[in-house]
Amino acid sequence: MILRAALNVFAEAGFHGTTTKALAKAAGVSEALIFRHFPSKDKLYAALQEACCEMKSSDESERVMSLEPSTSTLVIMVHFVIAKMLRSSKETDVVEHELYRMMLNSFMEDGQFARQFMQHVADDLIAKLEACVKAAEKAGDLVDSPVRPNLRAWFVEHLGAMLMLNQISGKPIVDFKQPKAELIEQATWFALLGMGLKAEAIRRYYNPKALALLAG
Amino acid sequence: MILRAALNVFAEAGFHGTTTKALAKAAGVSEALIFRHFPSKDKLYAALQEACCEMKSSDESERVMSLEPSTSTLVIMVHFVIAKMLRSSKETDVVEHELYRMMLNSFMEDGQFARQFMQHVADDLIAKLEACVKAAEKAGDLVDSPVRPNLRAWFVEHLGAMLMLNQISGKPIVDFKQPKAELIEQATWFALLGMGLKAEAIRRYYNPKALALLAG
DNA sequence: TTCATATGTAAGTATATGCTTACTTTGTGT
DNA sequence: ACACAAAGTAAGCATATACTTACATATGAA
Repeated sequence: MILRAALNVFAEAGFHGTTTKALAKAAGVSEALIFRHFPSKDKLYAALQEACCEMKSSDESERVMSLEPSTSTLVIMVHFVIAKMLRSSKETDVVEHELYRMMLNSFMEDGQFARQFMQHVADDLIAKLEACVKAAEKAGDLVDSPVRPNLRAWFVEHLGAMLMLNQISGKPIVDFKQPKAELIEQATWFALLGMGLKAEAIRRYYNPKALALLAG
Repeated sequence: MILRAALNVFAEAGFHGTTTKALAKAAGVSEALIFRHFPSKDKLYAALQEACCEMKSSDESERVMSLEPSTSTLVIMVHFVIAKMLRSSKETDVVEHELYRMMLNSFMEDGQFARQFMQHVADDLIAKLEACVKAAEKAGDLVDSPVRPNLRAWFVEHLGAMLMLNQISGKPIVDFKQPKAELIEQATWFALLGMGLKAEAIRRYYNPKALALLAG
């Protein structure tokens, strides 16, 4: 499919860095065919972005999202979000990696695509995290913090996103000099503390090794 | 100066989105003159990146960086970092805004420029934040957390960076539905908690309104 | 003055790029 | 078998783009 190949090229080189010739070559077709399917390069790009918004989330995500809101779920989800972002690379999941690059491209443009895409994240992940924060609060696992629950969720997502961006170019921008598994664990700790979870509760609920196996 | 004008254009449109004609127009000179000063568009871009790396930090930064490491300094610095990133926009400080866009562009390329630039951040800001974490630890203001001090510092920087990226396109990607001052306050709370600062210590040391006045 | 050099430009050139045209091949219903 | 639309391409077109050339003007030292 032309769109699939276009994702490759646009994600790698951005809109202006991509030639219609490159698109044709990547798709294994002639340039003319591309213009038979799409009226222009711009429209193809727009169609690609739209297609990206339709994409389904993984089974793993679905499983995590189906858990009941609770302190334990909060811990699992935060670990999951961070691990997903930090493990993302061209090798682990090409499409996801390309999606992230499309997002980054959108940041440099008008942000429209990123905004639309993040709407899904807000509706699913953030809403769920927010519910978990409230559940944890009821369970008495949180310290007193003035930060709104949905902002706590966004801040975790933001941290994960930046950790991902840090390595999106292939070679990390900042080298944390830490094995990836430990980085995930430390970032998760930071995020959970930031959300207001008591250290004692984190120690009680957070078992990174078990979660790593579960996600395997 | 040609480089100053080039920063404008490259930051806005990226390398491939920028034509030599646009560079000439922005600098108010002929295209030919640009090629008299720089052998090629690539070299001009490289020269620009190098010039960006030489740029001095603001007075405000210097003042904050000169404080003694302590819990109080930690609080001030974290607020300062977040506020600086969140307040950054084309209106508040054009050059800084353009620098951020150059960084973001680098993320999409090989990351070389971003890596070099972040080296400064690591040597100054992160080192100082790390020292503050250790001072706060000695003062008994931290809860027990397994996260390495320099990672705590980087995570704060990352959160701030992502909050900035969220609005780099002009219109925010995620709308937090919160006045900017409150957002800064809430993000600072999150960051300080994430670093392991006790809620009680934050309440003791953190006075966002005073800090906002101080920063002007 | 005069020569040399720095600073600048108008008008190109060769190539790349987005897109079109005119044509061929392939599959499908009757 | 035949008509006919869908799927595909080679070759080309107009323009944009990175870069050059050949020339003009200002500045300053001898």
